[in-house]
Amino acid sequence: MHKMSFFSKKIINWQKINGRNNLPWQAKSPYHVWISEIMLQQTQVKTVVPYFHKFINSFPSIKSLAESNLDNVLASWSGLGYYTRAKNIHLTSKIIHEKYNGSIPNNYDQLIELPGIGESTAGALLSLAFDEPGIILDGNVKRVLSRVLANQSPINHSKTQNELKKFAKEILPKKNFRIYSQGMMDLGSLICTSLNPSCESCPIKNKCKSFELNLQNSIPVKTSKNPKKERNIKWVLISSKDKVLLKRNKSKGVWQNLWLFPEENYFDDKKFNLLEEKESLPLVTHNLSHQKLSISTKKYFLKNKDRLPIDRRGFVWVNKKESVKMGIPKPVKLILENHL
DNA sequence: CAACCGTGGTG
DNA sequence: TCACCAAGGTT
Repeated sequence: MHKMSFFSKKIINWQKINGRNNLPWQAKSPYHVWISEIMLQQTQVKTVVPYFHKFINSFPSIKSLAESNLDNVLASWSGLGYYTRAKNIHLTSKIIHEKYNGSIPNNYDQLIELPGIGESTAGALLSLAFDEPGIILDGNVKRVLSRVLANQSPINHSKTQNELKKFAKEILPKKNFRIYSQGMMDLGSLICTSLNPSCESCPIKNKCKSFELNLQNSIPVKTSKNPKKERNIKWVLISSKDKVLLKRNKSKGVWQNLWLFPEENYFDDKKFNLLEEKESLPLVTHNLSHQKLSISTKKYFLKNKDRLPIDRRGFVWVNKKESVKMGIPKPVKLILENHL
């Protein structure tokens, strides 16, 4: 097919000169590519880079990761968000270590079975880590493809995604899969941007239907989102000399498995009577992707921490300097840093 | 399958 | 200021 070679040739040639070829996880092992791909889900390169270095420094190999524990993995992930990704990375490292003798499998069916690896990431690993045919359908690529086709149906509908996937298969090259996949993402990130794309610099503008019809600013089409739910949280910061009290979050919702402050309703009057020197901290508002949190925190100081009866399994008294290095979400870190 | 799951940047 | 966006997967 004529159009087949047109797209892949243009993308590959463009990537070699204009693409991103000095990212910290490129030209390294499949392990590095895997960690970067998970971190980059719904997250920008600029945000990921320092976390990537920190993570690889803490866990230089799949073996070291598999032999570590979830608390240490979450400590390295703290602040990056979507913490289930960290849990799945840990789970998958164990599977790779035990079932695949420490090597990431290089076929789609085995990759897609691993926790945290879906269609797009499996395709990314095949192409970026192994230079084999694999299709990435991330936000960048979906935007490029929907614009090339001038596809005006909502991008989040499965019907649309299947149309894009079909087209992606048609234009996949016969070699240079790594450069091609990187090129598709680079094109989406650098040229075919969400807002005000640089169409004049685009290597495939001559075959882009959106460019021809001047539709690039209205494609891809997105359906409106639900309004954020508002939620109030009441935390209690209790410190004693050099230590602070944290509680493991075992609830189902956000920040699962992370360390938080205990909630106010955990304490009955009997326990509250043991607390001393109360102070109300300034209100913290924190926006998640789907919730708006209003966090009010009361601070207490205990002369003798052993006077407070707490469940030893769910709580921990930690050294204040160590507390900020644990697996904690952003607002907890903020409060610890400002008010401890 | 639509909702859920974080955070930082942007216009 | 705030809604939206960014290398998605799971349920």
